Amino acid sequence: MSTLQPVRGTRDILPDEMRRHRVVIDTARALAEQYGYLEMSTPVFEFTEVFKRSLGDTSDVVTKEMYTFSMKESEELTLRPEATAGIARAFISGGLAQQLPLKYFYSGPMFRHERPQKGRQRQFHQIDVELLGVAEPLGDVEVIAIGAHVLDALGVLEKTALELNTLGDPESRRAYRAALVEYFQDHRARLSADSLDRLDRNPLRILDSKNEGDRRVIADAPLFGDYLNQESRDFFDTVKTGLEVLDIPYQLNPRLVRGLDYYTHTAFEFTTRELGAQGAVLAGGRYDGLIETIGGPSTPGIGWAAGVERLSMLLGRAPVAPRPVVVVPVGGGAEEAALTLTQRLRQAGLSIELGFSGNLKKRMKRADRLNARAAVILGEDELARNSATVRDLDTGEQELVSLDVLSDRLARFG
RNA sequence: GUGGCUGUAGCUCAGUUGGUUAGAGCGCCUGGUUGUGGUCCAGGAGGCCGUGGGUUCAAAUCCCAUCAGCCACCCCA
Repeated sequence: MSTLQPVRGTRDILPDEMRRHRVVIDTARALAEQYGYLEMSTPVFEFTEVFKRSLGDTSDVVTKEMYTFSMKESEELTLRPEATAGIARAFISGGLAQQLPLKYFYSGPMFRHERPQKGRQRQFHQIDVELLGVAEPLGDVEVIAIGAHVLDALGVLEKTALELNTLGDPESRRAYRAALVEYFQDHRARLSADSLDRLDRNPLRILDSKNEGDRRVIADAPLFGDYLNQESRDFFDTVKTGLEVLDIPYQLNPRLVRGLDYYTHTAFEFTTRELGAQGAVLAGGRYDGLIETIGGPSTPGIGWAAGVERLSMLLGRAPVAPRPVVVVPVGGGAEEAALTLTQRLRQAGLSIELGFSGNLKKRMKRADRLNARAAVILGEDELARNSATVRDLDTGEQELVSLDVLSDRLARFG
């Protein structure tokens, strides 16, 4: 191991892995566009305030996981830990409220200073879908449907389960939160240290604790369902019905919660058991209060984010590199002819490799290692006849082909 | 951030109670072919045993620290 290591929690993505990433991103982008979600991009860093206000001052991400730096005393900046905040900010900065609804697709690197594990790096990549300006539950259904469609297209849907919950509207939520806090206050003595901490910062999260003692207390805690008003119930019913109509199976998980106040109604997560503790693969929900919270006009929104690394780990077989055709000159006299031929074939749209050195045997060997589909051998004999020998590297068959029809002949190899 | 496991060639791993020149498979290079790859055969290169310190006559092996990966918690995609 060299001492010249990449920074902890970061890694280089070499071509084999990059192809996996690309399959994930390209598949998601293409499907999102099919649903009308257009790709956009925001800066990798923002004023720290953007994340503080959108993620909440007390969230773990903000309190201990952000890469924050300052260039001048007036500029405190942060590498984005997630995408939604930047998109919401762009929505406000650009005065985009006039054009609702807006549908966006996004992909790019995110940064969180967490303790690294498999499927959890400090620089990681997400794909992201956001729907702004739609308050109706059909929006939730569409957004979840895209998620399911992407997972299906990637062949990983059957490795996941969709968990679904509702957080109700602000009124329901406030009532439930108050009841929960009151209940847990009465049972402080039986709660774990972690949960006591959550009680102040993010009481709903206690519901998701894995601690055994906590679980016993939680068993008798008030249920969200009892605090949902009629409107919230109707909203959730419509979402569920929509999913059923689309044959998207889900399981209700009352412990699936989001801590911050601007989250409303639908919360969902596609989870897997194949990635250990990093089970969440694609997750999102409705955030009707977010844009107002960070200073924009009250605008409903819903979206999800998915981890590219996690999805690429679930991908069954790795996509193979494209198979080129290799041009092989024989002897120094053929070098120039090979060079011009290579360029001509490339301009005709073919994937061509031209080795930079070596004799015939070496070049053939290299062609094999490139998983080349065919070799175009160009020597004195061939040149004398204005032709090239085309060798099919899968079958070993070869034939003499006139240079005039060479690109057509090679096109057969796809 | 807390607790734990691990760290030997490019990769996957052996390495006996601390004891001479640290091994294997795969991969890589060369040759067996002067114009033909994959298979086969022969040969070869490549390791400050993660890093730094300590114990010892002697450390890949024991101890400490540090860095990194992994597992669980936390949190989350």
